[in-house]
Amino acid sequence: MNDTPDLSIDNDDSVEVQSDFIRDAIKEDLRTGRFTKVHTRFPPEPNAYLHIGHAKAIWIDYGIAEEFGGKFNLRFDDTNPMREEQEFVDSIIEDVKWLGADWEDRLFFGSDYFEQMYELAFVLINKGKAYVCDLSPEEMIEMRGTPTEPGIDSPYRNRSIEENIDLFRRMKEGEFPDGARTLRAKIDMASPNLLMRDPAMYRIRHAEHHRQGNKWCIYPMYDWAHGLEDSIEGITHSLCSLEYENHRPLYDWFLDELEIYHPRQIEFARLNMSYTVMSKRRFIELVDGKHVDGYDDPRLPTLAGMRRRGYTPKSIYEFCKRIGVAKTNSVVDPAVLENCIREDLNKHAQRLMAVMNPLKVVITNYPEDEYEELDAVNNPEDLDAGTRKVPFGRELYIEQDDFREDPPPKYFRLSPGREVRLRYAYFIKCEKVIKDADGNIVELHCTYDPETRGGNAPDGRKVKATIHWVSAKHAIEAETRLYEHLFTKPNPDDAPDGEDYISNLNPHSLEIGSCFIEPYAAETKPGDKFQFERVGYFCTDTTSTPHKLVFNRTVTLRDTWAKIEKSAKSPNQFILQP
RNA sequence: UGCCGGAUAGUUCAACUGGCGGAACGCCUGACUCUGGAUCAGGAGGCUCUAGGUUCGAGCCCUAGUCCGGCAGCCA
Repeated sequence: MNDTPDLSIDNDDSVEVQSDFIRDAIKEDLRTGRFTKVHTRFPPEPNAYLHIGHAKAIWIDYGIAEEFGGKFNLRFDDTNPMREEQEFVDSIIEDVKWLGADWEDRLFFGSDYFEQMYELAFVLINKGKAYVCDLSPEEMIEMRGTPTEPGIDSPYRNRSIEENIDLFRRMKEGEFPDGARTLRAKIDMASPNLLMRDPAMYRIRHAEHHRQGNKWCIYPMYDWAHGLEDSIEGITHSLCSLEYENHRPLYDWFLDELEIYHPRQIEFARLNMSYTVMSKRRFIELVDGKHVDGYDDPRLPTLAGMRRRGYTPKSIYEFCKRIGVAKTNSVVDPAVLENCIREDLNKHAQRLMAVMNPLKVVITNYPEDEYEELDAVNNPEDLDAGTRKVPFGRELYIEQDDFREDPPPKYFRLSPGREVRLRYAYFIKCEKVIKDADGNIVELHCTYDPETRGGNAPDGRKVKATIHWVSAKHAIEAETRLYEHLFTKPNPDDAPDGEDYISNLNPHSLEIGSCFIEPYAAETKPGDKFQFERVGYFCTDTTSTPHKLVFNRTVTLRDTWAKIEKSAKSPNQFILQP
């Protein structure tokens, strides 16, 4: 889109309607009158932490409701007492709220509808469309058949309506042990869709529910519960991921047989990203195996981890917008995500100077024990952010990478005899390289030009590079945590025989180090976001204290020089024939 | 070997429903710059999975294939 006016800062106010196959379908539904409004829901099961894949779903659900002037519900699909916990309810609420999806006063729990679901089950029983089955789980599996062979009718399939009513009541009353009986829908044991072969609607579980306590001992299955939840809440479009495609006929069957309000289910592809994993099971394995530091480890694609890493809700929404919505199974390059966060932080992050790998510089013609304060711009993308004072003195630290004794071609930074600018300070020229007994460079002797204070030369001479620095006396030492991809391969499952994805863990996914940072950083609080100039974007970690500052690297800056240097080293030369 | 989906640039998506295949990210060039950042300008990159068919005209419709994904929990 090249005609976007550059003047509009952030046009967050105008809710621009995106375009994809789901929105197209909704427009069509509105046009034909199948629905007269839009009402969506995000229905997580409270059994895990949310990850970036859920953010995609949330953006689709919430974004669509917002764009069409409709409503959005947050609903916990808590129909299985064995797997669900309050801890996850809390973390999910926190994450959805953080993302900015607003459910207003519509926070619901599927389990709150258990009574209605129970009553509705009798409608089906009375129609002869549901029956109590005494088959064991093993027998039921056996009689279900296979994709190529039809199943066999349960011997309990033709129980009388009266007996079914009686038995189902007694199931609820707790007369039978776990697994003894189920309530099943009577559909078609020969259906090519396995899900239609008399699926279970209720199972017996004498278990305590995180919300309902011991009130129930029968619990509804997903297929029975979900459509009812949608119907009860007046959902118009029940959006879910592709693996539920085969469930749609069943979703529709229940609602049709019940003759109640009937939302439309539409499925989309879930998000996959390269160089990471995206499942609850693997998060558990990585945490339990101490490969990461917890569910909010900044290397994990959990929303808690991304928040700690320094990602903003806005950048995540932008990411979701860019990857779009389709039915194709796809794998997104994390570079897209990185680009989104760079774009957001570039506009809003406070700039600071921090030196990661210090090399001492002595300004030999600068007076000893004398200091001064220079003005530095807080954010060149946002002049309203103002300026700050940065202390300068005779002894400084610069980045080791910013000096080369023997500079390669196109290297513009400091080298013997060459002049560069210290950002917001002075031009300096390297006069002498000091080495230790082993020949390692330990210190640089430079001279500065007092006329260039602030960074400009009155005589108009130019330098080809500007480097960052800190005053050795004033700098604060802080811990840095530099992150890379969690895995070394785009597809972590691409492992040698006998190995699994764990073998593809990147040993350098976390490098703990330290830096010298200008004193302005002293007051930082967890969650603060900065650009360390010429280095990358950093976020103050949750564990950071004034006594020990800790910064997570959210993402590096783009590094064109690294590319130049890399391509110069690569032997990939072509000789063209004349 | 049954059923349901899917296949368009390196990647993720578009293509006003049958009318000259575009964008973003990535990549390459250049301009500008007190961040080798940002910004701006330009460029390379496609037998639209294959083979037939319908049509004046097919990425789109039809037929037959190929490849990929999902489905045989009393999980969601």
